[in-house]
Amino acid sequence: MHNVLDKFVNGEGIHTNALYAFNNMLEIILKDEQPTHALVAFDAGKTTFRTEMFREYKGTRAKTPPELMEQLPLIQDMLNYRGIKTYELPNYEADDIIGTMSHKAEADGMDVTIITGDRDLTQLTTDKVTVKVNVKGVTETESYTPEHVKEKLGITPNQIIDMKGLMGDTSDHYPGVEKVGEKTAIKLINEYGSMEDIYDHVDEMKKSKLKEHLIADKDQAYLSKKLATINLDAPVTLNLGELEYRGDNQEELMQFYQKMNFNSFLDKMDVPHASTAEELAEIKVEELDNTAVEKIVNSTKVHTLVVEGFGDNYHTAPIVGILISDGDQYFGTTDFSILENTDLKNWLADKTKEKYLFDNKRTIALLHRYGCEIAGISFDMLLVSYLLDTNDNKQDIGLVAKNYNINLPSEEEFYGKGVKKAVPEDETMLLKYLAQQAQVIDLLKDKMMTELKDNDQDSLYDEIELPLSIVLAEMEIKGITVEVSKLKEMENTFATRLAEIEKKIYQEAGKEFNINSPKQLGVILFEDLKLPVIKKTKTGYSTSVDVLEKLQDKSPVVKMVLEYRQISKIQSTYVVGLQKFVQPDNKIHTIYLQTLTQTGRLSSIEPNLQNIPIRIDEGKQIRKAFVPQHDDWEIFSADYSQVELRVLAHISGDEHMQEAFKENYDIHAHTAMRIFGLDSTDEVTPNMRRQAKATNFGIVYGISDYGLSQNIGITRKQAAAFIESYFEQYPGVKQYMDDIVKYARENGYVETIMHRRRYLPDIHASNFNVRNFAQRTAMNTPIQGSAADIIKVAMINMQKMLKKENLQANLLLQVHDEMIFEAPKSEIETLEKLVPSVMDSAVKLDVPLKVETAHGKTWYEAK
DNA sequence: ATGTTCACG
DNA sequence: ACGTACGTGAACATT
Repeated sequence: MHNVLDKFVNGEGIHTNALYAFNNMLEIILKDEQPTHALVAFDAGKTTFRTEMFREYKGTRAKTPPELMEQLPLIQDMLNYRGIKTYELPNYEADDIIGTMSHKAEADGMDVTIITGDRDLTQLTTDKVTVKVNVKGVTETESYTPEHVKEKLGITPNQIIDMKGLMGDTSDHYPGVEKVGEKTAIKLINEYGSMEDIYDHVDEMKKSKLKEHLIADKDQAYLSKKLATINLDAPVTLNLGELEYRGDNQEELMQFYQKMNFNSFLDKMDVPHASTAEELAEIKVEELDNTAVEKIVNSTKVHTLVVEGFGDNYHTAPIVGILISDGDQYFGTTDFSILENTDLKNWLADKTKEKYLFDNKRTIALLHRYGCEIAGISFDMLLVSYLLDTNDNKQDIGLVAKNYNINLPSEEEFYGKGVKKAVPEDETMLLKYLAQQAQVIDLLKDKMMTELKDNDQDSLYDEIELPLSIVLAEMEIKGITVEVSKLKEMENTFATRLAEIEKKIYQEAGKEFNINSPKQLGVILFEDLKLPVIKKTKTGYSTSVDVLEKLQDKSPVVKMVLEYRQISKIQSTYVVGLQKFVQPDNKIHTIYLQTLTQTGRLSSIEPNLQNIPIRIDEGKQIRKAFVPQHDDWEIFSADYSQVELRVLAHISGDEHMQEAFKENYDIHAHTAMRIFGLDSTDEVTPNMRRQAKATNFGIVYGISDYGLSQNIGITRKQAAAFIESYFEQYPGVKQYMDDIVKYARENGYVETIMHRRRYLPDIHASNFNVRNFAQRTAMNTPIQGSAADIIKVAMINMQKMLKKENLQANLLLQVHDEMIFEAPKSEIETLEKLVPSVMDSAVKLDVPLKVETAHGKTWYEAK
């Protein structure tokens, strides 16, 4: 299901890129316009009444490429399934059909919007007819109303044909009057009116070259005007009623999308149609009581387990139901006293009793709160669906099921949303839903596991993600201790400081306003104080740091605002924000999202413990509130030094970069030496090193000269020179960048060292920006993703090692390239050796991995 | 609900 | 010529 989208060739080898792009555009149009009637007109062929009039008409047009030709009938089919009328008329162009029908519609009192890539159609603009011309991409259009035409050209829409007649058209290949272009044509029209008016008065003009050309080319001009004129009365046999738009023909459209492998469009379709989506068989749910437990624990069959929590944070949310199925029978209950049954407890914790489920980590955490452990999980449908396609990162079994064309309600569909969200009163309804979940897990297990194997991702799943889900559950459950009193103390200090700055800002600005509102701040800075506008956002002036930093010498307010912003961020997000998450056990239990990021990294929510301040000291103080759970313990942290560059050195095979790491050089100084053409790192100045470091980062992100220039404040030319020099010095890196983009184009995805996959359909986009973005992603994802693979392996090995060595130390946090532990002081010495050895042996690369450690009484001191 | 800003790797 | 760094989450203002 996931493996064909790659090349924009469907299973039968038909190109589908134009079809895909067309449908994308159509989606946007339908959404924006909400039409009651719709029509898409096509050219019928090359010969029309215009070619009869003028043989050369459109004579120089390049031939339509064959891939596009083969897609035209598909586009017509698709439009048909989407409930949109298509039409072509021999001897006429699509323009004439559009003109004729829009004329008819207008006469009928309708408002008409014409969407086209061709500016010629703007002549059709009237008070009721708007012509939208695509300017770039698919989303941006220029809307032509009579006012806009006037503003842009200085003439009325129906004078456009006079203009075109006079100036001719090079792309349609018809001549006008010699030496007359847009400017002259408009001037003449404004002076005389129509072409006929011009020629009525041509004799009165004073002698000039222009007059001579007008007279000489009169016939041509009239012919060109005729060619340019869109026929409003073509023999179109359509009536308006036939154009009525009633929406998609769901069933046919779905089959069509399936045939074309348009999975993303399939995903977007409302609800799979009943007759094509697989309906789940009716299930009888029996009570999960002691008798049922006896049956389960004595069975040798694999069981599917559904433990349903209600609410998004499973560390606090209540369990609402439990269901266990062997595929034939479904046992469910909402009475949790069953979890006190020792046989059930033992069975759950027995790793020899194989189980399937959806979301292992959540299940472990939920059951933990009821004193149960679980083991023996072989299939976690959530993890597998994410590995198969990182875009399927919905944490919801109903949504995953829909990808596989199974009609299982999503959480939102079942429980409702917003204020209406509630557990159904009817217990059997709930249990039936849980049984359906079990059924779906059972139904899809083989299929999904086969896909995983086909993608060569089985060991990524068996050896990394599945064991990691257990490690993460343990980390979340353990939680990190926070001294709320410390946060309270900071809260007071910062509050005073904020009040002071606030007062000073109001004084300086001469009035009170909300400093946190970019809108109000913009007015103060750029209107009241008249500071120069450096950057604009969609909604107004940008007031972001880089803008304010450029303005800070111009007014004392700017500096104060910068300070205010910094402190208020720390105050609201961290000092105040974190306190809300401290549980009665004095700990914060974050939730790691294991199936969200496109690269394979983790993310952390409620709260996010992966972005606790460190770069500026006021913020870094927050870390003083993070402490070990016991007095004579310490926080111990270990981080990989430059993993991403080491990964790049490994996957690119670049000799110079590999050498730098093998010899344990200062990599940024080494890069500086190379790109600045120095003989030794001794000649590298701190500024050179800084620039080289930024260049190294840029390389990892999929470099662009502009991005680099912005980052280190140099010109784009200089940045381009850096990059060129970089690629000369590290040719292997250059080769990797070229190869990986090519790989993405050919396969539709890129991979990490452990075969984690990211699909990049945009690599084929016609839009420059979209395509470039996909290319940078292709370069970055294997690097960032492989680094994520590595630390995941290290975490699993680390947890094993702690148990094996009988250490009390706990792994608490992961922040992308570092692990944070708490441990008795007595174990620190052991950890200083053990942790780096486990981390640097997590995978074998062509370059060594380097690990740095630190420890102290708080997280602040462990750095 | 969306946009802006800013915290981290 | 195009208009940019890669990956996240949360607070706040505004719609």
